[in-house]
Amino acid sequence: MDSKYLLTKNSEIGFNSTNFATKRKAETVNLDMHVKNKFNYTLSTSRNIPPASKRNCIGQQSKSLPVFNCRQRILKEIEINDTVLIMSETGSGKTTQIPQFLLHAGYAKSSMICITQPRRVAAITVARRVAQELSSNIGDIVGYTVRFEDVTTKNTKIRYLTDGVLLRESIEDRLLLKYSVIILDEAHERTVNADLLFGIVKEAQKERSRKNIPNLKVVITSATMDIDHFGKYFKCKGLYLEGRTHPVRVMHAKEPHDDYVHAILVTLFHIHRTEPINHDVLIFLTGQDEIESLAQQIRKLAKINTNGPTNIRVYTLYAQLSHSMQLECFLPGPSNMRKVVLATNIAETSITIPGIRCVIDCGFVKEKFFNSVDGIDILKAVRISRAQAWQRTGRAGRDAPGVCYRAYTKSEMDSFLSSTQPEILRANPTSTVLQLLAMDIDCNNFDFLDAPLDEALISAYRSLDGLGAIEYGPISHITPLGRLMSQYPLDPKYSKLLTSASKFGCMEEILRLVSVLSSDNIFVSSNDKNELATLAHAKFHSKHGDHLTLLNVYNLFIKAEKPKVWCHDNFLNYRCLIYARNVCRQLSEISLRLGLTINSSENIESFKKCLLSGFFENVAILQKDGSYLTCSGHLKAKMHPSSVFHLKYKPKCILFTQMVQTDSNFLRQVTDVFIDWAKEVVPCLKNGIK
DNA sequence: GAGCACTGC
Repeated sequence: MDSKYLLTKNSEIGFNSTNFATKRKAETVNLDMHVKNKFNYTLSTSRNIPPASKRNCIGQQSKSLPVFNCRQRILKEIEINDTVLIMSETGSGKTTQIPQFLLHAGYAKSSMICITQPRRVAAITVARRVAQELSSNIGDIVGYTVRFEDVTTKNTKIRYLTDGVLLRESIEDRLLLKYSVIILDEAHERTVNADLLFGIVKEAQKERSRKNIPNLKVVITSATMDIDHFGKYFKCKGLYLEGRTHPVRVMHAKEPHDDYVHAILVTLFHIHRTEPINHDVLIFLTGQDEIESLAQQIRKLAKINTNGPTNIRVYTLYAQLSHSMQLECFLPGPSNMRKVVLATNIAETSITIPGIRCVIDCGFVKEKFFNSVDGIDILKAVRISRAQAWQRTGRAGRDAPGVCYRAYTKSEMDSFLSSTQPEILRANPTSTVLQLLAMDIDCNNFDFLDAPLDEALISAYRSLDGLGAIEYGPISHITPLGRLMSQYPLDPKYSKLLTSASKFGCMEEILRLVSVLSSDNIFVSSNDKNELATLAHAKFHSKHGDHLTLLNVYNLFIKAEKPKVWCHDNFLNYRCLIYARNVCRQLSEISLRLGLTINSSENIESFKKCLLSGFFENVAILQKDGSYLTCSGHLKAKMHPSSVFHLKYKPKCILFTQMVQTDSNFLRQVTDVFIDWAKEVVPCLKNGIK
């Protein structure tokens, strides 16, 4: 490690390496075939992983946290330097304690200390905890602000917020004058919002010192990855904080194999035979389908493998799952049963399940990439990074020493990227470009930690120019329309719909539609009741397409007397619809503030024309073979199976709001339109569409 | 002929 980093304790952690071969007595012929040599594991490494905090008295606990020993050092560094980098493992207590150190050291006398978090739940729960530690009510000295919820008062000195909220604030106040200290927590997660904030706080520091405004202290906290990168960017020193750790034994597959699902199944039953029954297992997989199908296989095999009642209880965990189903894996099960949780990477950071002593990691994750050539998003399963592999491993050592089985070899892992590619390098940058221009910053001059790719930026500038949000040139300018659009927390295409809806007389309808489109899939599909669900959903279908279908659902939802029951009966996701309702309120408020008229109309033609005003690039024509060809990119695509048009009448010309690429291109959320309307709504298109 | 990882404003 570079000597410029001050280490409180040597960060080198001992690695053991011993050969390990699984010895199992196969209980079924099925499994035996594969046990012979293919899925043997070698013990690769062992390292300390932090435990969950012990549930003792809060005061005592704070003092036993590793961060407490470094209090003086941290305060000294912040006093001397404007920017301080703190690397730390989980469990150090930095998120709860550092703001309190700063408060007691007098940093919040005239302005606030703020701490950003990548996730809402984290911001809320940490704020509550710190309020409790300071024996104050939440919203008093300690408060939080997340979307739809502001729990702060004029007394608030420590404010927890999501990075998205701080970014929105910075558009209005680039110098961030409310704050004396800004702590950007979990910087290693590299969300787009955090990446933008890095540049914005740097700029605010410079401007404040130039204007003789009291300086802004910035604290960046991160896991140990990429610390050199951060150090160079912020031109500052790093401080190392130790975490509190339990050792986790790590086992690698001895040989690579193609079918990791099967390897995982074999490994699980090996664990089941050899590990104490109270050691619960967490399995990382890539998606809902994979999880549900493996869950069924495990249940089946568990029955075959035991004579009496089965002693494995399988739980599934992914974001689309209803809240009550998600909570099930938290409930303590019977003592003679092993809990097996099959999860996506939601269990990597967002959700911590107690009692997990074994982790099985498939080594893959689904990630979204923006293809700037075709202007589409691609979702594909890719290898995880080494940092991610360790994060998954750590989930076995939260409570006690654990074990992690990796369904990939040591040398396979050596070829993984060291850390996950920052989102800003993968995501569609259109919204980022507009946000920065709203702050009069051109992307080409912004001090990015990692700048988005040129071709992605060019595609974004072109797209914004097409929407009328900017005037694209050697120096691009934001237009008055672009300024209006930047006020909405939406993808610019959706903002465009809202800024043009009043003219088409259907603002209310567009507000509702955009709100539903902003939330996740509202239609619930379950394996066992799929036919019932399809039947229930058919009631909402509009012959015009998916957009009016979604609007039908939303309109009936807000009229329902018992919305929760209504959603359940109609196989709709209550959580998503409530979220949509909140978004709708927020968007309506913004629209009124911008002076837009909220009118309403049942004229379907103007509704569709309005859709075209934002999505004129997303038009596709039916081909002889039943597929579609997009007008702008000439890409071949199929109707997505979730569309009301799937397997039914196929309109000649359609507008789609999303194209996803998996095995082939799929058009999601489709509406029947006339090609001539596009030219009428967007005059400059004359030559763009045949 | 058959599909949607996870966040966030």
